[in-house]
Amino acid sequence: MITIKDIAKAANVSPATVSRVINDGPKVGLKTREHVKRVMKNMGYRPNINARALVNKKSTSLGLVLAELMDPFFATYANAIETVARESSSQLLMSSGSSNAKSERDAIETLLDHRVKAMIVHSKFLDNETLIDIARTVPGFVLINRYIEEISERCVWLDNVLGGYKMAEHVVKLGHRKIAIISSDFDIEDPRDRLQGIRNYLQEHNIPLPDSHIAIASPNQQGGEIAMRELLASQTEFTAVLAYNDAMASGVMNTLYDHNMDVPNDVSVMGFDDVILAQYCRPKLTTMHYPIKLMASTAATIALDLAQEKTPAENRSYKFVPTIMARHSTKKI
Amino acid sequence: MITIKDIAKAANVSPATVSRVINDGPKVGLKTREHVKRVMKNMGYRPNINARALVNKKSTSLGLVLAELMDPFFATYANAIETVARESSSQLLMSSGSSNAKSERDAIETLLDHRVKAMIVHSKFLDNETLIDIARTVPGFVLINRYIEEISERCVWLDNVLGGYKMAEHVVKLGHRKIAIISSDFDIEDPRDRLQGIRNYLQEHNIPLPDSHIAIASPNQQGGEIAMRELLASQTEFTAVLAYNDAMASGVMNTLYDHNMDVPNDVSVMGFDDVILAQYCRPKLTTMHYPIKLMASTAATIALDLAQEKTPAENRSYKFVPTIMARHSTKKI
DNA sequence: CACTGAAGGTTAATCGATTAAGATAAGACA
DNA sequence: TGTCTTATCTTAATCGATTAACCTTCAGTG
Repeated sequence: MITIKDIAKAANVSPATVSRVINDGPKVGLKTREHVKRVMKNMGYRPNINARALVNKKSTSLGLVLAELMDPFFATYANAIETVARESSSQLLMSSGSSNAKSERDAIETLLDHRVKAMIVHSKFLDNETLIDIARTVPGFVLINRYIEEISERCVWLDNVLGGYKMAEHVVKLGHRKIAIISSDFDIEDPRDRLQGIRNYLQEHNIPLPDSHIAIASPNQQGGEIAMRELLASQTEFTAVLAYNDAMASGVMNTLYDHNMDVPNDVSVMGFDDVILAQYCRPKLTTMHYPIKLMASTAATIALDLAQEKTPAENRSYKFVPTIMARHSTKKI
Repeated sequence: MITIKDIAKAANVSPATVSRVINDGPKVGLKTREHVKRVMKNMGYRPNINARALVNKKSTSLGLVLAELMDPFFATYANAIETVARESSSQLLMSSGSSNAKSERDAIETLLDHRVKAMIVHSKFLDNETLIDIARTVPGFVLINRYIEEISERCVWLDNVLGGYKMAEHVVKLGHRKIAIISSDFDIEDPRDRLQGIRNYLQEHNIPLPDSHIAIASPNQQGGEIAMRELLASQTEFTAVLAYNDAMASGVMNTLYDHNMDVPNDVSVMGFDDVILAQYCRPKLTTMHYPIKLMASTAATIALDLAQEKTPAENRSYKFVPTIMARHSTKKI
């Protein structure tokens, strides 16, 4: 491997000068600069990233902690963040598969070990204090899908309450009054928030939502099937089903078909997230569009900015709102 | 940050000794070893990865180059590889989004800059020579989804010809004789190989496959819809459709429904890959199971082994074969 | 008792960059 | 002409680990 000294020797200057040329530093004359550049190109010089990171106490890579890469939802995140990273020529250091507080912590610590210059974290298990602590020591620390007031300027999150509200609004405006809910048994805030939003809207419009109309299961297709079967078994009456996410909605539709009910003619079904699956369903799923890409690139950009010590916009918060993506699984009653 | 010198001072030994304790090196007595370990734990020491990588000329991370993270196919890869990486406590350095020879090359070079200890690459654009060259300089270099004879012991690949063969066999054994093919317009070997496999089987059994029965489009759902519409428009007769992948198969089914044809009663449809989508389709898709997870962890393991200079099993090749995943989109005629 | 050799440590060089501090030369100005 | 700037470079210290080479002990041996 060719080092900065080799270049220095070949160009008849000192290593310091070469370093300054590389980093567009001062104290180098135009001729020398050009000359050194030429030599570097000729010899195919590539700086040793580790040596650099050592003296700068900071690597050039961007850390990412996600729950589950196989989930298309997170894959979209990773993809968008990778794009921003590449544009700013930083590499992505990834840690997926965090499924509890310990593994989340480990993932973050490893990234700290690597002295990543910025870090985007999806954390559902660590408590606020821990995260606030980390934020204090890592300038480029950003949270996605979570809001913590004390570090609001580092949070990129979705208004799930509003999402639930809009879902309810959509089906109610289509004339539905008997509404069933399929929620997630995952113990995080999202399902609670969405449900709260739904409740808010229905209450405002005096539409009842008895507990018997709410079924809970794991947030995947199978969960959707199971939950729907429960509702049918208890002879619950409904003309619209609001599912926690698209996968569950897809399961709901399967079960409805199996019971000879047509979507959307007999029952309207709504999902949430608008992952690619929503377009692959039949009928194509009406769902809440989750602006994942936008949020991801926002997060990456903020993280990179913060890392450069650009003081964060005071008290700014990066709240995003979901929008209705009307397709073919909902219909006027 | 706490360094090895701090530990040395606190433990009343030299940095060299501390280093030996960290790396389980020789020349340290049991008492000293335990003592130093205790001090390290107490002070919460974490080694500086960059300093390490600098002197060892090798980082502890594992590089991964993929085409497209949003594709569930690749997401599965990334996920499985990340799992193996974590088990061997190496971090994943990712580069996705390579869509041509230059970006592939760039991605690889960046990983080289980071001195990754091993590297798993999905490359469809770089030519054999380039890849062989890289393999020569990087011990832990492994290719997935590609076979190059000269470096066969670093290739983890799927027998696509056999895959096509088995697809044809499956529908023919179900009684189908009029078979249509939906292939991909992507200029890589996979579609050619699969088609060749299909041809081989049909020829062996004297079943004709006129060109008019082959439609080509982009390898996604929309492509499947378009290709299927073409076949229908030209009044091609068929009772079974073999699609290049699951996404195309899903598109095929959509178009068939739109034309009031039932799957599998009127037409049998087969996909390839067995991505999660295949289970979300309705009817659930009969497809060729691509052992992605297995292949990914194999690749990661080999890469890590090779990186440790374990001499590769001579002439060993890591060929995998796809298997039939019979679900509900195919039926006896 | 002097000598050998292993066991257990230490010292100091090294990896490849960055950068503060010092050196030199060229031009400006009185 | 002598002095002061300024611009341009060089020297050498530094980041935090690893490791070859060297230095002590001390038990064992003839």
